[in-house]
Amino acid sequence: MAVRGAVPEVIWARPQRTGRGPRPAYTRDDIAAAAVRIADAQGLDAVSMRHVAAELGCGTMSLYNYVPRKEDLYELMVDAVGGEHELWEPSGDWRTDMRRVARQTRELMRRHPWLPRLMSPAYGFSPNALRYLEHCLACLDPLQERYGTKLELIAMLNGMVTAYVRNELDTAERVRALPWSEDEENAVRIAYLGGRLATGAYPRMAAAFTEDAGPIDLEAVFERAVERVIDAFAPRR
Amino acid sequence: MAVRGAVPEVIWARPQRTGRGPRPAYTRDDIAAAAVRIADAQGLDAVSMRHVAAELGCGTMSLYNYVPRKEDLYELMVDAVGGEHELWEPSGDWRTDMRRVARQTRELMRRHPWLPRLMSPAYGFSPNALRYLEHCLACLDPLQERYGTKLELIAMLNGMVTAYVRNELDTAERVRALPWSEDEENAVRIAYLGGRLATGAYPRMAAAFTEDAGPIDLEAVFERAVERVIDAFAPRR
DNA sequence: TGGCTACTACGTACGCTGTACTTAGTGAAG
DNA sequence: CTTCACTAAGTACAGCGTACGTAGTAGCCA
Repeated sequence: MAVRGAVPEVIWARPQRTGRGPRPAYTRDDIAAAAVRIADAQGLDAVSMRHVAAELGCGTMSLYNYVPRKEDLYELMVDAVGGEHELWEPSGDWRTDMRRVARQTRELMRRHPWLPRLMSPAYGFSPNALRYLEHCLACLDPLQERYGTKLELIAMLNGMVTAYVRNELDTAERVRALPWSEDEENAVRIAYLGGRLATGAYPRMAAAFTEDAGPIDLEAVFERAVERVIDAFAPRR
Repeated sequence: MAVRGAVPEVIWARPQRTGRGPRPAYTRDDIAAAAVRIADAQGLDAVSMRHVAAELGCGTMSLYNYVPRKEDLYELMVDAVGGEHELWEPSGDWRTDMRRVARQTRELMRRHPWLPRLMSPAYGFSPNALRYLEHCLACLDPLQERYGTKLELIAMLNGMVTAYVRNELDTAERVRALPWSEDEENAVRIAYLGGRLATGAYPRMAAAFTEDAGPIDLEAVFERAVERVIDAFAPRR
């Protein structure tokens, strides 16, 4: 009988193999990869202990030998895709490097649309998160500021990118469980909005929507936002 | 037998009362208020259809007469607390007004710690969200920019505040279900981090953490971030 | 006024979830 | 060779969202 003590625990501090007993059938990476596969293909809500176990080909409860709580499975997932960050030799121009960081993070989140929802400061110290943070700090070496300010810059850029991508993807992810498409959902919401604006109660909103008749260039909006964050820490003269 | 068609629907377009049949026992506001009470007191995960119904004092399935899906209950909640936004006569100085908007949004989220998790662009057109957006645009009347730019400013400020408060509250909210406290959780994570940094593999991270020995002033960090966003749209010379 | 019918209320039931607990079997250490 | 920490996995339970069916109510029209 294994009494699981009610003691907080960092999954990364837990040894993968203790030496005694049969060799574990899977590694932590196997499990994380299986969960990521499911989340990518079927959405985050499809990531249940039963599904992940089935994907691995083992019994549901066997997973708990590797991962004490489902929460920890999420942490494994976030760290696993964090490993996809490609790190480079800092160019010497921190602005260029920060732009690259932002774009890469955005691409990562578009590859794994469930990632923004799972991002948590509690996962900030996982192995790959540390690797990534250290790399960002290395890119910021040319910036003459305190480390505290550099961390604020990283946090703000990350927060902005996360918020942006979340807004980009949220409806698509939410709508997965629903019996209609994202386009249908949006059409109904836009139609409703049109009705509200037509009442004249929101003159500036109405003006804003007639101003931008054409489709907005999301790419340009993103690039502008990145540039603004960077400028906020070293304004052009 | 009521066949519920699989047609997307905006809850706000659905009439509260159709005239026929018995008068509904509750209003949409009653339901939203009950859900908000539960979320405030016991966390978002305690907001189940059964709990909300019990809080109202009706049968579980009766809720579905008011709210076609649980998703829509969330939308009601977000709109309800959005009504707590206190709107004022624009001061004429948009920077001052934007600071006030940011602080107020932060306070709102601290009153309702589940709000950041529920924020979705899909809820952006609810009655109180429209009211709030129009007010922000009114505050930005003195700013000589296109509406598109103003909306980008609002989105960036909102996104930043949301990300900031989420980081502030996330662990506290996550830890609710767990059998230990936020402080215990943090202590374990910090201890683990210390061990990792001591390996020397992350020299800049280590330097950053020795630099800021004292406790960081979260208030000041928040104010700085707000100022940076504002400056990003109208840099001081 | 009486009936029709749209509506409200709500109990039952199903398939799903996370996970506590239990038992059986394995293999390295003493 | 025994011991025992470990892995693997089944069973069971409480809780979830919600499809469906039924009973009763009240406004409308004949």
